[in-house]
Order: sequence, then structure tokens, then C-alpha cells
Amino acid sequence: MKQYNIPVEATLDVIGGKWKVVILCHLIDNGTKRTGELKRLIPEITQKMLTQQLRELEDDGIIERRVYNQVPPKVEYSLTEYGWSLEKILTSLCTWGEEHIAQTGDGLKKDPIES
Amino acid sequence: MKQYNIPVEATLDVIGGKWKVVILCHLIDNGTKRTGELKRLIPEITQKMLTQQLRELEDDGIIERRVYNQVPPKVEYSLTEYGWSLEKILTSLCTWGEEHIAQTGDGLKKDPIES
DNA sequence: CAGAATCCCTAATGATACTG
DNA sequence: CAGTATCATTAGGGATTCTG
Repeated sequence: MKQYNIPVEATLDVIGGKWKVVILCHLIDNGTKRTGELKRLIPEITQKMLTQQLRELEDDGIIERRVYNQVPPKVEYSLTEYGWSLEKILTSLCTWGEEHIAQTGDGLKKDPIES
Repeated sequence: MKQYNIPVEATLDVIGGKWKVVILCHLIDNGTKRTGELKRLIPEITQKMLTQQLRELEDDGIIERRVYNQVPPKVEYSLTEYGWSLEKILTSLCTWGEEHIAQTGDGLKKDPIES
């Protein structure tokens, strides 16, 4: 049992990881992504960090990991019902980022991937 | 000019600091807090981190720093208009934390401060 | 009271190689 | 393809001291 000084710390505990929000925002698109897709969508992330962040999200019940027993391996990650309860937060974060970019000199990198 | 892979990274750039969301959630209460108040509301934070996070939020135009020229010094921090554009995000984060705490074994620390 | 400046160290992250 | 294990690195952050 964890103890917080303020409720929002509980939220940060769950989505505060360095890449978690980014991962979740990608998953929110259609709700499901393969490991390799996430890796390509998040070029700077390392294999290690991707796996680690995914594990933690899984442990917190935010995402589900589905393994297809085949060769080569196929693993899909998707939001759980509990994970979808973050939808409002995630979309707000995304929207704010878009508006912020629109208002500042910041921008988006040239998408290195075609779809 | 910063370049992001996905818009939400811009948001994380601004509020992704270790204590920023917590600080902002406190400021959202009534919009203004003195340095010492924040320090007491966030017991685990160090002087250094508090100042550092406040500076970054100030640099990003999220909060405003008002210095009263007196001895002993008095400094107040408040959300700027731009900072208030984060309100929806911040309240969502807080609410989710409350619900998460209600549904798990987690809880809040005994408030060490009266009022 | 608010905060700047040090020193210092751990924990978080990266890089690489290996496995089923 | 997905993931583990290991080693190396660093920077984020803590403790302390000092100042107006």
C-alpha cells in the first residue's frame, strides 16, 4: 500500500514513467499495437526501456499483453478497460501539445515512417 | 525550436518534470502560493528541486513569480493565463488519482500540516 | 524567507550481446 | 520478432553551506 501526499501522485505513479504517456497515446489510436510498431513509432526509445515501461503498465493493469504462440513471435499490447479510464487525460495531454506547438516555434519531426 | 515525434511530447516537455504536476495542482487551488507554502505542501521536495521546477515552469510561461521587496523576502507564485490552459489536464489527473486511490489499497498520508 | 552554489552519489538509462 | 542479461554511463537529484 502506497501513501501519497496528494492524490495526483497516484496518477503520476502510474503514468509518470519517461515513455508511458507516449506509449499510451499511441495505443489509444486504435487500442492495439505490436511491439515492433511501438518501437518504430517511438524511434528514440530503446528495446530495454520499451519493454520495461510496458511491463510496468501491465503490472498496473493499464495495458494487456497478448502473446501469439508462433514463430516468429508476435506480441500485441492493448489498453485494458482500466486503461481506457485514462482516455480523457491522454487526449487532453495530446490536444494541449498540439495547441502548444501551434502557438510556439516548436514543431514535429519529419515522420520517418510511412504509416 | 524543438522537434517532437508526437505532439504530446510537447506537453510532457512542459509538465513532465518530477514535481511540476504536483506544484501546479497546488497552485490551481487558489491560484497563488508562497514558496514556503509549497515547500510545506510538498514535504519530500528539496529547496533545490522546488526552485528548479518553479524556474522551468516560469520560463515556459506557465507560472508567474511575484517578488515583494521587503525583509524578510516574500515571493508568490501563481498560474499565468497560459498556465490555466492546463486546468483541464490537471484536474483530470487529480480526479483520476482520487478514483485510483479509492479503488486500490493505496491511500493518503496523514496530513502533517494543519490547514 | 527565498534561493544560489557546491559537492557528491545513486538510480535511471543507454549500448551491446545473446536467446527462444 | 520479442525479450533478457550485462556492463557502462550519466544526469537527475540529495545534502550542505552560504547569501541578501
